[in-house]
Parts: sequence; structure tokens; C-alpha cells
Amino acid sequence: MKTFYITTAIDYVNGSPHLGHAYEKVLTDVIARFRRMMGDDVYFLTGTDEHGQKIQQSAQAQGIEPQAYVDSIAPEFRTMCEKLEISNDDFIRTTEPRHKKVVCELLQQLFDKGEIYKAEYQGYYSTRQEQFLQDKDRNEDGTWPEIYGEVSEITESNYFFKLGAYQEWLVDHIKTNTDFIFPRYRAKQVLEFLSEPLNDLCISRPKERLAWGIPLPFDPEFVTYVWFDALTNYYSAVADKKDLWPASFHVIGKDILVPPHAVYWPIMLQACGLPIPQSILAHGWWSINGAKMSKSTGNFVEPAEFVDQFGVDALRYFLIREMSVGQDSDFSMDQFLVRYNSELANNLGNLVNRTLNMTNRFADATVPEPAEGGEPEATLRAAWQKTHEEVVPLFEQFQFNVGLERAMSFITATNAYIEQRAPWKLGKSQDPADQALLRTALAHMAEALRLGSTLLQAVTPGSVAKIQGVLGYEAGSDWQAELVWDHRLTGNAVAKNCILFPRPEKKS
RNA sequence: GGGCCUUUAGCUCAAUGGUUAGAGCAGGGGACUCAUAAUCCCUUGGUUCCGGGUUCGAAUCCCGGAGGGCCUACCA
Repeated sequence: MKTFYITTAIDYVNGSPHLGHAYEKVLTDVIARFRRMMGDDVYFLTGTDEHGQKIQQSAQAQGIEPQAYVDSIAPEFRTMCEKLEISNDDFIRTTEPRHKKVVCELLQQLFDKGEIYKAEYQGYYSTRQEQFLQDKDRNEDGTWPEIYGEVSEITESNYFFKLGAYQEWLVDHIKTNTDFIFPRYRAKQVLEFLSEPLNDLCISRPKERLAWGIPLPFDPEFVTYVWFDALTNYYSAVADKKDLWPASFHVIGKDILVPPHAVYWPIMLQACGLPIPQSILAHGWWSINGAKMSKSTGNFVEPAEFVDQFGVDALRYFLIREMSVGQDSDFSMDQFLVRYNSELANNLGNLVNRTLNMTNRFADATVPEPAEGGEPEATLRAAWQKTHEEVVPLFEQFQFNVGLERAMSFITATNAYIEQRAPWKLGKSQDPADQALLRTALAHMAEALRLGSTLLQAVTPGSVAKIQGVLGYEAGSDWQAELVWDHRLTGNAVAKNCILFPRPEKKS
């Protein structure tokens, strides 16, 4: 079986992780966990991008070596992954020897084949910003904006990669393989970009201008510039492993779809004679309270702080529940609290707690054996059947937000079932028929809770494990078998109580 | 300039061209007491951005207009 190999983009370590980084990790993790649950052999890679000018500058500003600088920041990203309970199998850093080795091999191969050539580049260069400028950077009157300082026209030698030769092939591939880019409408953007002739890609920087990078294997006076370094991580991490390449999914932000992931990367691979990834998933961006996320305006959500305050599953749940994959979405405390309180605490959390309480009070803390039951039981089971059939395909199509909504509806249906049976009333009756019905009701609520929560497993794995724990249950490894209604909890001893999602303290 | 997307209830979003445009949350009313002041039931709320057109029939398709967003070679 082909391994399901999934990656996140690697994060540029020029700052601390924020909500956007967290989202991409969580989304990818949910897909990875779900595929594992569906029986796939999954390999999940994430990592950090550690070369380049900004890092060189940041290191210089702190008066330390770039390596020391990235060594200080990279762990933050690793820690965030742990904190978010990301189930990655590997974490690659572009400063690792295993990565540099593969980058050099690919570059050398392309150079030998004549796909890379040296040429002179002439342009306007800002010494202050240490970058080339373009005409669009000019003021309307043709002068250069203040921030660039002195701008001069210079000529520089660099190495270029022949992109253009593969343009037609790529257009054809995208048109033929409609699953190559998800969501599908984003493929239009790529094709639009490809409707103009491609310029060859500048893949180097002279060492005197940028020292912090991987030296070109065929010319040590130059270092590799961004894309051949960064994109290659997806391959370098698994180059020595069997049956992993090509990737099944690259999960990335919509901003780096065009051109790097949808154009440069497939062409690089094709030129190297390597298979190209099956699919690229471009997700949307989070705004905060309706405004673009930025450090300067202070609307900056620290994932770690959030996890400390509300728990990892609350954050994971919100990110996945709120965003339609591919679309943008807004993060606000109000909206978070709505989801947290009404869905996690009141609907699901309270169901857990009331189930435990009633089982303790009316059945000696043991899940009873159900009798046949009547119409309410049949309705509940039918609701489960429908939910089960709907949710799995929704998840397969990355419609996690809709899937979670359906799962929550089933939890609501379970709460409604309980109201209908009112076990607290049955508990007061000595009538054997009522006692039988009571046992049936308790068994049904426990089973429904087990099943409904199992649907959330990819999103809130810790909480689901806790629910199973308080139901005295240990799930098997076959997730799909866990979704079968069969009263396997009968006879289990349940916990006394369990507050899964405590109501947050009211803040004025 | 060119291209793409979007506009539906107070908010977030659903509705293969086919009954009376639906959910959740918020708002209003009621029930219940096992439970995290929770749960359940009922309910208010729509000129589907505007104007034309095609059609037996349009939120949906076409044309025009307005608002919002995005891409057009450095940021998840």
C-alpha cells in the first residue's frame, strides 16, 4: 500500500509561532489522524525553514551566529507541535546535513543536465533593504520610496533554472489532474499565472550579499536562494526512505500556492526526473476580530497561551469547526466562547457528566444491559446511522467543519433522547417495566456518547480518550469498527464524574 | 489595466434550475431537575446586494451595475 505522505509548509523561524502556524499544523494533523483511522499507512512531516537574509539579519542584530539564532527559535516550533498534540513522524530543519546533502544532489544533477545556467541580472538595488526593486516599487513620480535609501542600478551574476521549458507540461498536468490543487477553484489562479510565459527562476545569491544558505555545489561563491532550499525539504526528509515519495498532500497557506508550490516545485521535480506530489491543499487565513493578523496592531493570538487557558482540544476544535478548508475565517474571543460553551461544554461535556451521574445514581456505576427498547431508541439509532454515513465522507473531502456540525447534532439528539426517556423519573418507579426501560435508557445514552465522541477523535483525540476512559472503555485500533452500534460498553464500570470542558471564569 | 472569487435571517453559514429559501448561535416563550445556571420543546426573524433578461419555474443560468476580498514572481 502506498504510504499516505502528508506535509505542512516549513515555518520560517524569524519569529515566534502564531495562530496561523498553529492552524496549519492542526489541520494537517487532523487529516493525518483521520487517514490513520481510516487504515492508511501515514507519514507526517513538518519542520522549519532556517536560511536566508532575514535570519542572517536577526542573528546579527542579536550579535550571535545564524546557527545559534535558529537553534534558539526552532525549538519553539517543535514545542508548539507538542503542545498542540501534533502527531508528526518527523521534523526537518533545513540546516540539517541530511537536507543540505539532498539539495546539493538535486542542484548538481540539474546543473549537469544543463537545466541551470549562469547569467547576468541587471536591476535596481537598495543597499539599505538589501534587495532588488522593481518598477512597481516606485512612487508615482518615478522616485523610490524613502525606506529603500539609496537605490542604484547594478549588474549581478547569478544562476538561473530553466522553468519555461516545462510550462506546457505543467498546464497540461493541472488541467488533466483536477485533484492536483485543492480547493479546485484555486487551480484557476495557477492557470491564470501560467497563461503568461514563465521567466527562468533565479536560484542563487552571491555569497557577499547573502552568506547564510547552502553553497551551490558547483560554485561555492554562491548560496542557494529560497525555493530550491525550502521546497526541497519535502523530498530531502524522505529521500532515503522507501515508498514515501511522492507526497500525497502538501498542506500550505494560499499565499504560497502561486507560484512556489504549484509552479516551481512540480517543475523542479519533473526536471529532476522525480514524481510530483499527488495534491496540494491550500488553506485560508485567519483574521483576528476582523482585522489582518499582525504584530504591530497587537492582535496576535499566542497558541501556547490559549492552550494553557482552555486546553488543547478546545483550540483544535475551534480551528477545525470554524473554518471551511480553503476559505478565510475570523478568530474572535466571542465566537470562540460561543463554540466552547454551547458545543463543547454544554452539549458534549454536559452529556458526559450527566451520563456518568445517572449511571452512578441509578445503575450502581455500571453500564446496564439494554432491553429491546421502543420508538425513541429506534429513532436514536437511526440518527446515528445517518450521522455515521454522512460524516465519514465529509471528512474524506476535508469538510471537517460540516462533519463536526453533524457530529454535534447527534450529540444534541442524544440529549433529546434522554429528555424523552427521563431516567430520573424511571428511577423513582418500582415497576419492573420502568426499571427495564431505565436500564435501556442508560445503556443507550452511554453507547450514543461513545459513538458520537468517536467521530471527534481526529480533532479532539485527548478528550475522546478521556471520555472512553470514564466509560471504562478502551477502544480498539480499527476506528471504523468503533463506529458500529453494538452496546459493547455493557457491564463497564464508569467514573463518578468528569468535567471535560469547564466553563471559563467570567471576566469583566 | 487584466483575471478570479464573493454578497442569503442580528451573526456564521447551507440550499444537483423544482413544494412554503433552511441550520447553528443570538432574541422571545414554555417544560424539566440526572447534569458544568445545564438540557429539551415551541417560536420571532428574509425585497436571497440592485436592475434587466432566459424559463412553465431563478438564491441558482445570462447581461449590466454596486459593495467586499484575492491573484498578477519575498510572509502560515
